[in-house]
Amino acid sequence: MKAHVTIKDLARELDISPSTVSRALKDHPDISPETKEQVRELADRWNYVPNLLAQGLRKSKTNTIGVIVPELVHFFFTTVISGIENVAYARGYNVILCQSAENYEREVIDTKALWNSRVDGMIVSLSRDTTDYNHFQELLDEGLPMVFFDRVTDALDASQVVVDDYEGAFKAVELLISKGCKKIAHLAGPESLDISKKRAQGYKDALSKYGLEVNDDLIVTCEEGTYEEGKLKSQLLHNQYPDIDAFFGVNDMAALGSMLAMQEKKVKIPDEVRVVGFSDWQLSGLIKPRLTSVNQPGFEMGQASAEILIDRIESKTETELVRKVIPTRLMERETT
Amino acid sequence: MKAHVTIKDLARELDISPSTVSRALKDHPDISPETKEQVRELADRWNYVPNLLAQGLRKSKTNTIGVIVPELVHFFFTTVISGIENVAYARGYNVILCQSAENYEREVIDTKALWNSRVDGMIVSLSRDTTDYNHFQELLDEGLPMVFFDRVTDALDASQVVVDDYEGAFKAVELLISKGCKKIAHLAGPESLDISKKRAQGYKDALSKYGLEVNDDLIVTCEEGTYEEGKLKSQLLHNQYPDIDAFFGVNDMAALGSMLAMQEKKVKIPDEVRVVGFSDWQLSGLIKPRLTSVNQPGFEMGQASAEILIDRIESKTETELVRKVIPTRLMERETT
DNA sequence: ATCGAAACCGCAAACGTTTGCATGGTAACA
DNA sequence: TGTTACCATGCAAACGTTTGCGGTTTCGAT
Repeated sequence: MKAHVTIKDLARELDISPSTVSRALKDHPDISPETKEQVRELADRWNYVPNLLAQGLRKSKTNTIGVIVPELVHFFFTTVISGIENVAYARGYNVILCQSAENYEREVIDTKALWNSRVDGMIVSLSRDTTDYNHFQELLDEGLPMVFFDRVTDALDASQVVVDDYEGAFKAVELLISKGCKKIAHLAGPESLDISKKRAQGYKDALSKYGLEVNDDLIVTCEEGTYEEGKLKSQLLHNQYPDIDAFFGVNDMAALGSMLAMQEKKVKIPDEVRVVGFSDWQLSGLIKPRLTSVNQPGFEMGQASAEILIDRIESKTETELVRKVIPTRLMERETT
Repeated sequence: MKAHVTIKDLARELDISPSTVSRALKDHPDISPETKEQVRELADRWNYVPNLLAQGLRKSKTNTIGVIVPELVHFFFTTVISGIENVAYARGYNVILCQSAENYEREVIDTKALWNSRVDGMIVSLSRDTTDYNHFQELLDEGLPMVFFDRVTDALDASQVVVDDYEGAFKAVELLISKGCKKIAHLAGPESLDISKKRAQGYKDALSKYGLEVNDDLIVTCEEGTYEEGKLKSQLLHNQYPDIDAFFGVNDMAALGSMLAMQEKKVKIPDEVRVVGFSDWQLSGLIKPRLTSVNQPGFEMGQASAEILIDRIESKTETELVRKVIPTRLMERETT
């Protein structure tokens, strides 16, 4: 690692022109094998690495992809990011990361900042507050490749990487029913998110399939996604319907809230009340009793998102969108 | 958000030269107030934003800082990153992020990749495996500004942002002693890390101060940092010395391992054995009983690191190093 | 009327790469 | 020997900015 070597340096040393060096390095047919060999040898020895700024300026391409996630502190998102980085670095791209903090205005700002940084494409998971998608639509109109994952919307014509939220929820509730639960409550997510709706639908359909009544009173929305909120809502619900025998949370935080609420009320888990979460965050396996949850393979989702995005960036031809659904796995643990 | 506007576009529209536009935008004294006003108005209306690639190429500055952390999945590191982004974006810098995965080779690769991306500076927390610092030394020799946080080393002449590990550990053990604990075990961190040594020293000195014997048998090293490892080591320790009445973990994962081990042995926490961790990860407040831990203010550490780094980047003059120590706070919860 | 000096502004080169086009050379052909 | 063809290479412009230097006005002072 020494000061950066340029094409000009190589050219001067070999007494040829920079153009020839450039072409030699990219194996252009115009260049003789001998020259190519010389150039390659010296480039190697001198540790030449192309200046991305210059390259980007010339080709108006930055080899950088922008990522916007709601928050980094969630296990799920960090694993997705690892997945993204995994393929991005392998394919020669840098990643620049933004957190919207579940905030619409921040999301708009981040979007603009990435656009102004001339990223070649973006991978996004929507903030909870977002109901207007114009900031993304404008970029799509400009032809910027974009991939949405997990928190997606059908309002935008962009590629998506998701898990089958409906099926995951369905299976989770099915498990509860198979354990004999009859009165299953659902701590739902904010209605602005598609995933909330799909998980709620899976919950309802599972109940219907097994002849259980769908009672809207048993579905409460958790706006903020904290465990305190889940706890509070669970308490209220359980006060009103003491015969509830299971909680299905839209995510693990909500489910954790239910657990805490029941523990405070001295209700035994899983004997009296069973609990299932969604996402399988790291903490699921650590808390007592260990939480049953629907696993979302974040790393794979990140990999898939990056693959799709970079494919799209690099092939000007096929503009068709991809919608990739990654399977979930129900992780059965002690709360069921 | 429309296609990018350049200085040339503005110049053409106003029928002046690009140089004038450039100078007007940076309030150069050579330009008349009227011209400046016109330029600014149009730039504003047309939503001009400078092309960072061109700017970077010209000034050989990328306005990007590189960050290397061991792993993203830890609450502590994600909050540090939020802190870094907070000030970086405010001061006009992008952040590019790498995970060393606690792996020396990966760390070297990441370091080179960042260097090749021409970052203006780096913020680093060392991987657990790293004992050779040459890859960093070379960059320091090239004059690249660097700041290390948390996982630092005195072998490098670079700025540091740390918490007072020694004092944090000391206070934690002091708390245990004040609760009447006499036989306190320590799950230590890998010896390659300075923080491990400092925390262990704080532990020892606290014992000494209160007249308790320092027994090296009660100190075991946890290399991997998983809770399984902490659990195993705690079990072995407790088998050998059943009269242990407290565990002090080098981090929360180790402490959690102790808790799980004790729970399996039906040893009551905090009645028979007390536990204290270090870092105050998110999970500390969620598990049962809630874990007492030494809080490390990650966000502030991130902010401080970024401030120091950017100050250093922007002032060519003062090359002196900074060493910032952020205070810890002992979060007393149910395990004590 | 002339001069000098501000006050404003443009030219052109530079940062490191890429690429269309032109150029030199050489070998093969008539 | 002259023409053609091709191979290997170089020239120069371009991407968008910045900046040293020099050029043109304008204006007040002599």
